[in-house]
Amino acid sequence: MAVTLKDIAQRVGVSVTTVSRALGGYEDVAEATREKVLHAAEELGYYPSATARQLQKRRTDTIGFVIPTFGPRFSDPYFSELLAGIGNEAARHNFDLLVSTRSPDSPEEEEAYHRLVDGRRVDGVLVVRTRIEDSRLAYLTQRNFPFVAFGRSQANEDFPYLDVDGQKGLRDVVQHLIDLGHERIAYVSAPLNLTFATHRLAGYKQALEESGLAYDENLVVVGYLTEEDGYQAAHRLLSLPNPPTAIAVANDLMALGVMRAAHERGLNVGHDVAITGFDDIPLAAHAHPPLTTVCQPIYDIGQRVCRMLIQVIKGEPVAERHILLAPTLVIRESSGATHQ
Amino acid sequence: MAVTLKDIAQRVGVSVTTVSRALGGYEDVAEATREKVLHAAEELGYYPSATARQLQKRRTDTIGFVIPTFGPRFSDPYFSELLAGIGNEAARHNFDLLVSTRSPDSPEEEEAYHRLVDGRRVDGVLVVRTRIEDSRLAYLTQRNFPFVAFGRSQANEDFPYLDVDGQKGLRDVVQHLIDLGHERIAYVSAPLNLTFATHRLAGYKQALEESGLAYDENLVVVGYLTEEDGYQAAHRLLSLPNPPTAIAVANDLMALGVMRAAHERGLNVGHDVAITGFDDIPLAAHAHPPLTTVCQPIYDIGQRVCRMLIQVIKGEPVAERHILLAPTLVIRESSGATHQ
DNA sequence: CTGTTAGCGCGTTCAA
DNA sequence: TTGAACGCGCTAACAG
Repeated sequence: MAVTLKDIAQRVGVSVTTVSRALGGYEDVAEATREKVLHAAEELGYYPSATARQLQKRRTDTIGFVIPTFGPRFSDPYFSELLAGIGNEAARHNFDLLVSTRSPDSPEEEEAYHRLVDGRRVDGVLVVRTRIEDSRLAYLTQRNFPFVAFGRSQANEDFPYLDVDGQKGLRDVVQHLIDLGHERIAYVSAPLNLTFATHRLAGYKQALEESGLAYDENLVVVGYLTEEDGYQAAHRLLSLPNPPTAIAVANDLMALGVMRAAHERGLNVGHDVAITGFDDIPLAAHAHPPLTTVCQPIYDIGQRVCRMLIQVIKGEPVAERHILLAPTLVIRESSGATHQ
Repeated sequence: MAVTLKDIAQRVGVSVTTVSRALGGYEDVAEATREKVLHAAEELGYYPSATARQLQKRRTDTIGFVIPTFGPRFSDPYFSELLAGIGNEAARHNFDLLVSTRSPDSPEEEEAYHRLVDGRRVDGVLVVRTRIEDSRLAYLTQRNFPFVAFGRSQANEDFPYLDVDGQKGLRDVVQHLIDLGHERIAYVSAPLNLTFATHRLAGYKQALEESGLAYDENLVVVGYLTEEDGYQAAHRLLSLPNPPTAIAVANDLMALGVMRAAHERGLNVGHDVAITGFDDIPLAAHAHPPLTTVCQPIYDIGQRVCRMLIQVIKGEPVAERHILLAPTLVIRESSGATHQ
């Protein structure tokens, strides 16, 4: 059995309350008793019960994080890094992290939120990969439960969020391709129910328009963010009668798949075809050839979002409720810049 | 404020106890009252407090998982997939998952375990990437706290674990290289304080010995499992006066780095130099060229380890306390098999 | 300075 | 069939 305040109280011969106070560092305790209590606690190996504290304080000091994944298996390096950022920041503030992985928009996902929120297992939740119609956001708002989102929603509702300006990111990278002389630029998009996907697509269109290039819907393909989907999208695009000379991709993982398809067709990436990604996951720099991409500092984002949430939970004023980060273009070889 | 049993009791005009029983599905409740209670609960949107239950039941229905990472940032696809396996299995059994990321063998890691175990935040923990001298194992054993390890320890102590036979895995893959005609086979090892690293190194040596090849310590380099470390290790090996014609690597992530270094030196992987990995992460099949590796089904392992832990927690008999899975060789192009 | 009382929300006696 | 009393472990308010 675990040792409790009661055990110490009996051992020392004082009340439980006194023990609690002595251990809690309150001033109104005789130095002598305090010493005895501390000593006994040490000796018995006392460690307070988190559960009991949670019940009494009506807080859990825990953050909930439901990772949206397509299919049960996933191994998007993106989420590992986000998780690390969130987790480390939470730890810095003495918060724990309760994690689940669920398919987006599934009954299981909904249940997971109920479990966390209604069950009062956590003090706040982090929502990532926001959707155009996002039941999670609606639910949390209606429940008036503390949360912070990484990503915006359709209507610019008033919940705290941090997002990366995907439109600018894609505009920049497509402009880069245009600068390199490309005129047939394809785009592998993410599913358009994801808000970030619509922003990035808008950036793609914007760049074309700014340069007076026509938008050709045959050059836009949607994939579910996996390497495999990128691979298949690329094969479709490269089989067109008039194939693109450049392919911008909505995320790095799919871009790796696009590169693989290009290789398979005997194309020299960066030469015969330009390819770009989005995210700048660690592997991007290590791809073959290194991937030109748009950098969003995922680890830092995890930290910042977590910090914002803790502020919300504690009722502290949040410096900025709506943060829009400007991503940066990272030019490597896959776009062929070095060959120009 | 959240609605509690008390609220329902007042609404219906019965005692809290009766409400508790009605909701708990006990038989000794008048059908009429049950209906009224259920109705009120529905109407008020009652959801039991997890914390209160935990305190009363003296269980948390939560599993702890401290991910060991080198440096705060990490994005090993390996852990994403392991996490997914663990998390989904936990959810199936109505368990939550409390996750932290800590540097192995650091004070922070130790503190994380204290927090989980001594603070009784979880009912059991999962230990992964076991070490030769593993303070976590010692601590948990001494505390007599439920845990299951993915990996063995030095002395075959009697805690429940699941492991993959890394010695066999490396023996097989090196044998494969030997079969292809290689005689100078280098090895990029993991840090040797990790038990799996010693097993794999043993497999490497075993294969050499079985074929009468000499073990050359200059051909063995240690890396910390990252892509970057693989990259550097490869450059060192390929700069040797008499460089290896094949490089076996302790994990896929480093193998990707090794491949990158080889490319950088203008070597045709699978032709000029053979390279193999270990893990079979999803990216392995999608590397360029596809990576010959040793497959350990990480997602399934996560599931199984989690299932074992839940059995231990529930005091159910664990079918097999010590599981050793045989990994399988996956031959792709990076080893050059297709060119032979 | 210290103990008593009270309560966080729930489940489990034991009587009635 | 129902309720009162009690305890899980801890902290807070109030006396003394």
